[in-house]
Amino acid sequence: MDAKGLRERKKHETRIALSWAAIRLTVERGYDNVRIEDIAAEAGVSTRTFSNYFGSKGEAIVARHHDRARAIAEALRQRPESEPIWTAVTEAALAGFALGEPVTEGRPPEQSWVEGLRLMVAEPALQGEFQKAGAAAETEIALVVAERTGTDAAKDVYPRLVAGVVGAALNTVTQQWLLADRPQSMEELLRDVFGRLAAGLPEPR
Amino acid sequence: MDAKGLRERKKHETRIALSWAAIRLTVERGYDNVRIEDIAAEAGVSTRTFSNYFGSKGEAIVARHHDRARAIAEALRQRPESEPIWTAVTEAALAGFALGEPVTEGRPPEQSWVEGLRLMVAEPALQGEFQKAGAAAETEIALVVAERTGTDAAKDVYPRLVAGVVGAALNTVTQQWLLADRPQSMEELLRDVFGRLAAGLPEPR
DNA sequence: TGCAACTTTGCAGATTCGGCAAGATCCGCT
DNA sequence: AGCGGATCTTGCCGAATCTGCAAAGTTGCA
Repeated sequence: MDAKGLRERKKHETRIALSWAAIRLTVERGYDNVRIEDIAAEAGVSTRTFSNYFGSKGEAIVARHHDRARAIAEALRQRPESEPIWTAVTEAALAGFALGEPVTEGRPPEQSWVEGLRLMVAEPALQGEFQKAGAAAETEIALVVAERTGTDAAKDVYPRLVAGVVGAALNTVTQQWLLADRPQSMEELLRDVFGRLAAGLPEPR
Repeated sequence: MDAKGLRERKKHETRIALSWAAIRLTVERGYDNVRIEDIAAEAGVSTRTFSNYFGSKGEAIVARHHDRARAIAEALRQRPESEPIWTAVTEAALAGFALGEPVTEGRPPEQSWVEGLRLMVAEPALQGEFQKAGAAAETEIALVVAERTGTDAAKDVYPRLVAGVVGAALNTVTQQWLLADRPQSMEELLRDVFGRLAAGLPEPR
């Protein structure tokens, strides 16, 4: 994973530091009260370097979300071919979320933090950014699904449709997890949601 | 629909003109060869006025897409309660797309135009914007679905999940329609996709 | 150790964003 | 008609962002 030289490691660390600083400051102060200058300072680099890593504030904030989404795509690629598609997707998502946020590492999230997170994801300027990150992952998921099912991601509707639906499901799960009054288990949520999808989303009784 | 005064009509017209100019120029020259100044000039207003209508170039370009998505949500609201959810959604989508782009009004789209469109939707800077527009519509769709099924869009997963899936389906259909070698009927595409969803997205044989 | 490749950084120019206040236009009511 | 208030447009301006470019500092490898 990190077998490469010092150079790459440092680069990766800078990227994480920048993204992390961007998130933390945004959660604390709110989106428009954070300038790129602040983020760069927090990560100990110049503003110009920030631009070398991310094209915008939003990109930096969403970077971790982006990485996780791609991790899920990668996890899906590793699932055995014989597995039914929905099982594979569910397990891959579980694996992706299991990586855990560096925030959540250890103690449960604090009230004020969750509050800030909610504000952050509600920020209109970031909505598009989150979606874009999801879209990038969907492209990869579509490729994997195409492989598994012997379809063509460029021509057949199926793989892209599945990928899009998976993305929507992940969004919904994340949203629910964040908005629920009482914290729910991610696993429970994922199994519930993908179960419904596999059943054709019947109307709840 | 347009019963309101001259003021509102003009405002609406300006909005359309700006969005339309933004799209046309982008298709012709490419995204970064269009400045807000150009768009404003094309629509006959000042750059400052542009900012009063849209927060960014991307927003202006996506505005029509945005309107159509909301039209679908509105159409869904009008469908009879007794109708099965997937039937209602399919019909609503059909109605929304039937409005037709002002481009397509009349003659079939020209080759160069479609080509430009493809480039435009492929523009990374716009991806997020399109998705954001879709997300806004999804929120409305979730509300309608919640009403129909007696669920709570704020607490239950179901309505948001359905809305997200519908959004994904519309994206996929649009994509397919735009990318297909030979133009396919929108109706055919929509019925195919929603049919698969209702069946739980079984793997194609 | 020494050179090639890569990264960071400061700087400058182009562009965008948003507040503010003046002027123009429209709406509703008398 | 005519008037007052509400709304829209616009120019001006400063803050912030984005990018290319070249110099300076690091790292990888023979």
